[in-house]
Amino acid sequence: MTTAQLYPLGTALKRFAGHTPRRSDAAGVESLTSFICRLALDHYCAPHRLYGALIANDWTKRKVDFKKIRSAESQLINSLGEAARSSVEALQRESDITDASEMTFLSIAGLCDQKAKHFLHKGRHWCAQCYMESRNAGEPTWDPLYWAPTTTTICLIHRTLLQQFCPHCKLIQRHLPKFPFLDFCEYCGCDLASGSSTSGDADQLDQRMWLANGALDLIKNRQDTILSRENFSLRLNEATLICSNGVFEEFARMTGINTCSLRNWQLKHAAPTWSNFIDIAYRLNTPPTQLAGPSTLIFDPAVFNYRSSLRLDKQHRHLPKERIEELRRATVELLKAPIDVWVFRNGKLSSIQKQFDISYWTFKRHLGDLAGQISAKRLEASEYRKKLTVAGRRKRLRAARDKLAGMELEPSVRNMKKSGLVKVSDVISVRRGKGSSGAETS
DNA sequence: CCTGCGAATCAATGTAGAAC
DNA sequence: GTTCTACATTGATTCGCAGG
Repeated sequence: MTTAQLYPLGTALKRFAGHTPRRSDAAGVESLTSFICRLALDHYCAPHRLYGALIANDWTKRKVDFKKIRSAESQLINSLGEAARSSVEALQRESDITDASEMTFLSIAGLCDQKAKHFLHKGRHWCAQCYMESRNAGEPTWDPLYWAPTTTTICLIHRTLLQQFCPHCKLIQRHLPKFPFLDFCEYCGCDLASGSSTSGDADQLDQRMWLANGALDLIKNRQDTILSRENFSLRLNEATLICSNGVFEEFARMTGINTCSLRNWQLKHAAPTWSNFIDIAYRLNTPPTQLAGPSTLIFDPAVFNYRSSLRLDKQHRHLPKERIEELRRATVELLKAPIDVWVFRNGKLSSIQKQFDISYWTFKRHLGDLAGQISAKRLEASEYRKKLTVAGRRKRLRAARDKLAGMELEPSVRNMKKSGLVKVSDVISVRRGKGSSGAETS
C-alpha cells in the first residue's frame, strides 16, 4: 500500500481570511471539522496537520504545551468540551471569523453532560446525494453540523439514511480525514457521493426526521435562547405538575421515561446525556430549544409520543433485556391467573421479585405500565376475600341455628357461642366507627 | 494507529422511612 | 400493606493520556 503525506507550501502559518462557514436554510451551518477541511485544501495540507498547526500557532510542532487530539477523535472538535473550546479560540485568533463557536455544540455546554457521552458520531456520517448536489453546483462539499449528533441518522433534505461506511472498502471515515476532500474515501479513494442511499423503516421515518429536525432547530436558534440544565429541570417539574399533579411515578409511567433518571435530573442536578435529552423532547413533543429554555411551556399530554421506537442510548445497565422480558412474561402470566391464586396465595408477586432477585422498585421501574393492572387485581382479590368472609360467616350462623333448632334451643347469642360452630366475632358486634353493623341476625 | 488504564460522571439499583 | 420520595451506592461509558 502506498502512503502519501501532504505538507504545507510555506513554513509560516497563513492567516485565514476571506473564509466564511457554509450554511443553508435547509441544513443549517457547517461543522467546524468540515470548515477546517476546506482551510486545509486552501493550504494544500492534511486537515489534521492544519488543525495541529492552528492550535499550536506553529507548523513546526515546537510548542509542546498545546492540547492536540487524536485524528480518530476528531469529532470532539465539533462537540461541547475543551477540544471544541480551544479550537474555536485558535480559529478566532488566527482568522477574521468572530464567531467560530456556531460551528460547534458549545452552546449546549451548560445543558448536557461535559463528558458528552453518546453525543456525536465517532465516524463521519454523510448524505451521498447532498455531496453530489454540491459537486454538480461546482461548490466544495461540506458537512452540516446537524449530521454530527448520534441522534441524527437521516438527511432532512432527501429523507434517506446517512451513510457511515465507504461503499467499496467498508471503512469508517474520520471527521478530519487524511486528505482534505470529504467526498472521497480517505483509504481507497472511492467516490462517496455516488453511494446508493437507502431509506429506513417507514415507521421510524417520522421519529428520525423529528430527531434530526430537533438538532437542526437547536443549531439554528442557538443565539436566541441559552439552554441550561436548571431550566431543563424546571420544565420537567412543570410537565410533571401539569400532566400528573406532580407525581413523578405517574409522569414517568405516562411518558416512558425512567423514574430514577427523572429524579437524578430533578434533584441531583445531574446533566442528561444528549440522547436522553432529545428523547424526552421527542416523547413530550416539545422542541428541544424550549424544553431547556427559560420560559414556561404548556405541555399537552394529548400530543405526546408515548412510544419511542428507536433505541437511542446504549443500556447502561444491569438487568439484561432477556431477563426483563422473562420478568414481564411471568408477571403477565400471573395477571391472567384466576382470582383464586391472588386471593389465597398473596405472596406470589413478591415471590417473582425474589425469583428474579430484584427489589420492589426495580420491579416497578421496569413494569410500571402493568402497575395499574396489578393494583386492580389486588383490589379485586381483596373484595373477593371480603365476600368470602361474609359468605363464610353466614354459613356458620346457619349451621349453628340449624343445630340449635334441632336441640329446640333459642338461637340467642349465648347459645350460638355454646354451639361451638360460630366464631365469637360472628355474633359479637365489632366495635368500629359509626355505621358499623353488629352480628348477622337474619 | 492501537491498546490499556485511571478519573470522571451519568444511569440505574437498593434501602430507609414517611404518608396514606 | 401499598405507594412514593430521598439518598447512598454500584455499574457503564467516555475522555485523555501514556506507551508500544
